[in-house]
Amino acid sequence: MSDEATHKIGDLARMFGVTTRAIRYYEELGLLESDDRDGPEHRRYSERNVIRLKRIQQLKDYGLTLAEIRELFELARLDRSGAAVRASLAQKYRSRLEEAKKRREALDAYIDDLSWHIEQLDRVEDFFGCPGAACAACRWAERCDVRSLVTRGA
Amino acid sequence: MSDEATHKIGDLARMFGVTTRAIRYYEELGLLESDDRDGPEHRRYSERNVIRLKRIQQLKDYGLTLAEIRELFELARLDRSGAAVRASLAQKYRSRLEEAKKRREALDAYIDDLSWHIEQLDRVEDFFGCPGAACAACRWAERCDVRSLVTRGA
DNA sequence: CATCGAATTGACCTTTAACGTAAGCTTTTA
DNA sequence: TAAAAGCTTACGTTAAAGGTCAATTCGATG
Repeated sequence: MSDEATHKIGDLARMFGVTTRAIRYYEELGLLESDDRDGPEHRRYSERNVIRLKRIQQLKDYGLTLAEIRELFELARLDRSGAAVRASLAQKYRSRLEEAKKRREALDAYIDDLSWHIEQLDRVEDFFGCPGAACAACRWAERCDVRSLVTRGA
Repeated sequence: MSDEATHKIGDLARMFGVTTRAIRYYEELGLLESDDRDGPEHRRYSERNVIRLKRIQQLKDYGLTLAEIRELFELARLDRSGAAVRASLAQKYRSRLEEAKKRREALDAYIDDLSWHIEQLDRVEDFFGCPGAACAACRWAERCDVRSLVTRGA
């Protein structure tokens, strides 16, 4: 399978709808390589690197930051190295996993809250006056644990 | 229940372990009120506002940005207003909900990937050589849909 | 009532992310 | 042999959540 460095930076840019600046930036971050150049020659990209750029885009859509993507690539690069390296990587990634899970919990709670708020907003008849237990304002206060935030009926 | 404006800004700062600058910043953003002042008098806070600051901290821990918190408060403030307002708010919040759900999906995918990576890292015996179908590197490539990212066996 | 710590406003500073943009020069290619 | 495309260098941008002066004023206490 031939994999010559045939594409120019502008080609990649057009392929993926990004700017050349972005591509150079990825290189700057160590995310994407162009083939070896001596001086300030024009960059050339092999199919392999085209695919890599595609992968970057994928991961970006996916919600990862460029830093995270770089770490994943690094992980891949060290994939077959010694056990010590892998252990420390695993450790590092476990803590990242914890963080991510925490973020997900917070996000879930947020989604839950938003849903509740929307539900209340949709339920028109609940909103005027303060019919006791069914009063949205009161339930709101209860939910938010901030009784003084909401003015009670009248 | 008495709710006089008795606390000074430094008191709140100490109570919650934040700086006075932060508290003023919250006021600047419309998150927190101090009681009406004429000129540049010292700010005074009633119990109500202490609770409000507590709520802000809660929501921050919770993962929300100050802007999001402000919006939630605004929502609470408009709670009992007319149907038109509520409808438009509901609309707005529905789109926020969509966004949040998307973010959650991305986060889930990320968590899934990370878990997988960690699992592979832990499975020491998979990592040397390329024993065909069980080769972590190859499966990695498959999973990542980037065959050229990982060097095949030998 | 004098004083000194606490508070006030205003203005600019900081950090990170992911590039944008400009300038001036060099490679490639038609 | 030019135009088109690319190169490097380097400063600009936007948003979040305050930090950090600086110069001044409040206000509680001896």
